[in-house]
Amino acid sequence: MPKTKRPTQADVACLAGVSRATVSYVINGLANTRIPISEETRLRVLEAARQLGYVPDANARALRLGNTKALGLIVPDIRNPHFWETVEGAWREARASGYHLLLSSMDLNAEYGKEVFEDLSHRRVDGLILMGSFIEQSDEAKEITIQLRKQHLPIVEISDHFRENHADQVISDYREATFEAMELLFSLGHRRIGLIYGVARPDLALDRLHPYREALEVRGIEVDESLIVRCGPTMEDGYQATLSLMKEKDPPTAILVINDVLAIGALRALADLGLVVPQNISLVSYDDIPQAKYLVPRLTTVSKNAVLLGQEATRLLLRRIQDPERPCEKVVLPSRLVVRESAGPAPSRQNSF
Amino acid sequence: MPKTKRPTQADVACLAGVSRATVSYVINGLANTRIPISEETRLRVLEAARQLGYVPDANARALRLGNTKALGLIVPDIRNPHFWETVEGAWREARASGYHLLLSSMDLNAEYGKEVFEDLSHRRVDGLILMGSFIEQSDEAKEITIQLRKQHLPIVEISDHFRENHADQVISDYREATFEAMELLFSLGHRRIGLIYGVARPDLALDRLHPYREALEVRGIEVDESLIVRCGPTMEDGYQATLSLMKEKDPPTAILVINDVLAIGALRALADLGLVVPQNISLVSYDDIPQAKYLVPRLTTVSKNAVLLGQEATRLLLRRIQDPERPCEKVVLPSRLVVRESAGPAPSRQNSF
DNA sequence: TTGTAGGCGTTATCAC
DNA sequence: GTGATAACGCCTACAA
Repeated sequence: MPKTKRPTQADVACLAGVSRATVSYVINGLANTRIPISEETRLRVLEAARQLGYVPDANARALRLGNTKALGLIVPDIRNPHFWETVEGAWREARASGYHLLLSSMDLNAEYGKEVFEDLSHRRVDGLILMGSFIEQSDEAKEITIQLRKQHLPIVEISDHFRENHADQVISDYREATFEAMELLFSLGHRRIGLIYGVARPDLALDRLHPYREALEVRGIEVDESLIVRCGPTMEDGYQATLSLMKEKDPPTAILVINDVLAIGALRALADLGLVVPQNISLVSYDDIPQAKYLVPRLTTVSKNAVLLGQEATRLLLRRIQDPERPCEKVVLPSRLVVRESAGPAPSRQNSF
Repeated sequence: MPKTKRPTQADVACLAGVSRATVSYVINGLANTRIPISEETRLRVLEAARQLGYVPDANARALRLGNTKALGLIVPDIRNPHFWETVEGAWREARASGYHLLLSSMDLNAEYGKEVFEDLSHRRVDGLILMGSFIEQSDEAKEITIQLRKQHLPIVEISDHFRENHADQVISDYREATFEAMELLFSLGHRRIGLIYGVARPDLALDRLHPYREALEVRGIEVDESLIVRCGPTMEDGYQATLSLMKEKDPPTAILVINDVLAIGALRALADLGLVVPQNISLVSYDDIPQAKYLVPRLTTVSKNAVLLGQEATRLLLRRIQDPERPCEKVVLPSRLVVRESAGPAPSRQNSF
């Protein structure tokens, strides 16, 4: 309750000595198109608006128009640089179409995730982009999804697997590239390959876990469960996981790390252990975050085109908003292995199978 | 224009066989407090709402109530991890008071900065937190600030220097800590100290540039302008700047890097040059981003309490919203040097002054 | 070329 | 206990 209330269209109309409608026309720039307004009046209105510091109320406009020209984007973890790129892609695409982007992160405060999500769905946005982990089969996620369907809020999912539902999806998984990564390690002589599987909830990143197992099996290498370390999604988790992995009786000669953030922790742990990468041990991770190529050593990592992911999702969402009845669409984007420095020849064959 | 329009309070009222007002009471939980509603009616309304998938329209509510229960936060560069911590602090504090946070970044698309900012000011939010670079004396920033004053939109600035204006401010600068950092380097025997000054616009980070010069002068060391490299704010900029700095005829034995993101680039450049940190060259940077202590070597860096910064700003903002007439407040938060591994003794005195 | 009036979905005030 | 009714600020036929 500011002392002086903010000016409304009516105030401007009053000051300019015209009707409220005229102000609306002028503000919305309908001046010389459908509605003819004399230049003199137009200027007078503009001047009055300027003088009063009038600025249209987006809420009232949204209420009247039935749309907010804003898109919501829910990111699993804003602290993972990987996601910014998707945000950036979405941002660009949204802006190009005159939409704003409302950014929310689940992980910032996991317990609030649902709440944030519901708020966004209260028509604060015209559509929603959901990334990854939120939409997994969690306890409440399903319920919310059903709610949303009822509300006819356009939704696009960015996911790592096809889901048999009626939402548009942009799908990009690490499956094929994981086989590539494993092939690379095999070809470098590695046989004992660890996996640091650091995820926020179980059953995430299955596009990395499964191919890891399969690749080993195809090579006739038995999966050693002690080589798979499950942990949380932070750098510290990656650090601790690596420490514990290397303390094993028969440690791996290479580690697959579920993402680059964890790999940063892993690199630090290896250094603390006096191990040199890739001479003593190899590392392959995922996401190709911007700093991956500045680390020492530069990370060999699997890359999605994260920016494009955001762009595609936004395009899909915009199309759906425009035509809610169009058939649901699934867009698949590739990933690829980026070979840099962190993976090298296995140090010796003593440990190999 | 979805095929089926989303249900409104009126629909619920109709289905439940009550009036619209009653629905509002039930939804807002005023049931057994001020307004008595029979339990039977309450349940019937709730059931009808559930059945229809009714969800209140935030815009209409905002229009009626005159507030959105949302706070805007404009961050200079969402890709700098330093800022997430402030975001997190703000988030926590906002949520605790039942507010949402709308996050925007300037740098994502610098040219849209003003636009984003204006959208937020259209009463999509009840208040705004502005961080650093946006509010600097740029061409348009002043104009916008004046606009805002007129609109009575509560604003809090997070800045590195006191500004003689009527906005609440949370101020935290690196000035004192820079003297500390320079003292550390001096005590380690460094005399030729470079500065990588990578900022998005000129006249930013003066709280680091000025004390750098002053500390040198106090020690009777002439400032060598060739040791100050100005560059942009990205990792690549830090990389290139370091390369060019070390190619000087008489390169420094220590480098002060304007922030940790640039320091990551610097570390990489030094490695490419075959230099070992801190044996051959020392590095001190700023911000203490989460990965600073996982890098190899761990970064000696100057730290603000970034989370607290966000919390304080939000508290200030919330207080201002509650009481727009209260006197404007300036909160000062300290910074401090965090000594880790990247700074060590000067390699030799040959280069010293 | 400009003005009038109705309604978007909500909440609050007041009768019943 | 519950139901009309009047705003909130805006947009847009339609009338003048």
